[in-house]
Amino acid sequence: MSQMLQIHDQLREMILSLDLGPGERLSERWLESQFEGSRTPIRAALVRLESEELVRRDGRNWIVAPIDVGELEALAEFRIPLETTAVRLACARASEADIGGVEEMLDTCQSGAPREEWHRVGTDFHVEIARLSGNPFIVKAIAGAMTRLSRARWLEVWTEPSREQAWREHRRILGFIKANDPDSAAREATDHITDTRDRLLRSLKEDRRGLRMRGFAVIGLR
Amino acid sequence: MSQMLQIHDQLREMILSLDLGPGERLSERWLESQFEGSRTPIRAALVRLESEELVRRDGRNWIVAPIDVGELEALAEFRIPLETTAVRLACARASEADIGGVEEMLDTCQSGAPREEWHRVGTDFHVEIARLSGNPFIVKAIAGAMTRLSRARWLEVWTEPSREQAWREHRRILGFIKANDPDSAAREATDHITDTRDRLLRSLKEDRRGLRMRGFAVIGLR
DNA sequence: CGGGATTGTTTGGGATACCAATTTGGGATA
DNA sequence: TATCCCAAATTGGTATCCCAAACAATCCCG
Repeated sequence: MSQMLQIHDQLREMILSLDLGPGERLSERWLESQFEGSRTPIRAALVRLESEELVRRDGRNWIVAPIDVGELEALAEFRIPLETTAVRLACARASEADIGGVEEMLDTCQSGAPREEWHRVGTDFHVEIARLSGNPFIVKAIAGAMTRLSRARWLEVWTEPSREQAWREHRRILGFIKANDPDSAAREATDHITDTRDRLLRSLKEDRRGLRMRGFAVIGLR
Repeated sequence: MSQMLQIHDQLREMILSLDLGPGERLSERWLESQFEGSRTPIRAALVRLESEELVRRDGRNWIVAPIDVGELEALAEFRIPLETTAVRLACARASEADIGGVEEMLDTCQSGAPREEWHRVGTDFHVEIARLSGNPFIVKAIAGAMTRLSRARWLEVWTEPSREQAWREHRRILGFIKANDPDSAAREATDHITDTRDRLLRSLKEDRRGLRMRGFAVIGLR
């Protein structure tokens, strides 16, 4: 794989895992020393990450994109029509085997699993459901939305009741797809998205001080 | 503005206007001479265009993204839930002035207007409606979808009846938004999207030979 | 005359050099 | 001591350089 893609993936991981704080400045020279590559591939990776809106320009400088809490409502509003469409199409198109694959993924999350696992599966579930729709545009849009939610979701998986609630909701959605009941699946999906939004907003309000203390830029919290 | 953005915008325009044929190879050295800049900003522009899926890698080479007719169905399927949501939200949120602005835009397209004008307005209408929804994610998704449709749409605006049909449908959608009738607006939007899809597929089938003759890569036509 | 190895050319990936602009730190001065 | 100003360092933007891989044309041998 090209060096640029390696740097892109590593940097992406550092940003999404909050190793690099939201709002933190990224100097090309610092990245150069971090990744032991020259500025050429680093700049390519930054341009790429900019298009995913994980980094952003601040004047001439690069910064890690801040977490914009104001986006959470709009994001839910965006996800609802897409994910309801996705589950309906999944009912019509997904094979038993496809659904089984997603079930297995959910099963890997036992109570004792590490937070990272819950976080990953919670994101991937939605992308995999989108994939069952067979529509690549829906997949891409959902994947992008989940990426934008990803960093805020660390707060959700922090508490056990919260993540197990989400897990149960995922199960129910999948159950209705399996039972070929598109209306119920769509209703569950809608409820899940609004529930998640509310859980996240509550967590963020509670944890805002903690985030600020860690130097994270969190904007748009009303 | 930075040179990279200038190159990006120019190249984007050349691709969308079909000055550069779909599937055409882009060598960095050729672009270097075209834009009289060095490879550094050119490569940044290419990385950026790649994320918009207007250029693509073909092995180590860059090519203009082919027109994938197979995408047209998936694109319509993707747009319907988003645009119905957009018009519903527009009914709830758009001001008289906002709606008036879109009306004016439609009015600029008189019968004698050049094809470029019809093409531009036909794209912008959908983006502007999305903007009335107040949801930036919907705007971006619709804008992306319209970009992907853009090149195929040159065929639609080619014939007068076709573009006037689309224009009437746009009028009707906007009328229902103005009348604050979300259900009818959503129904019109759905019909318009499926109609457009069918018109495009028909035009492409008829014109396929012509496109091939111009050396355009058009793939996925069933 | 045909096929395959070989060599020369072109390409993109990466590194580095240079420049202009911005930031910064320190020292002189009021 | 506070403030202002200038020099030096740092930064991102661009140009250029080098290299390895891909491709093509050519030449040699059967």
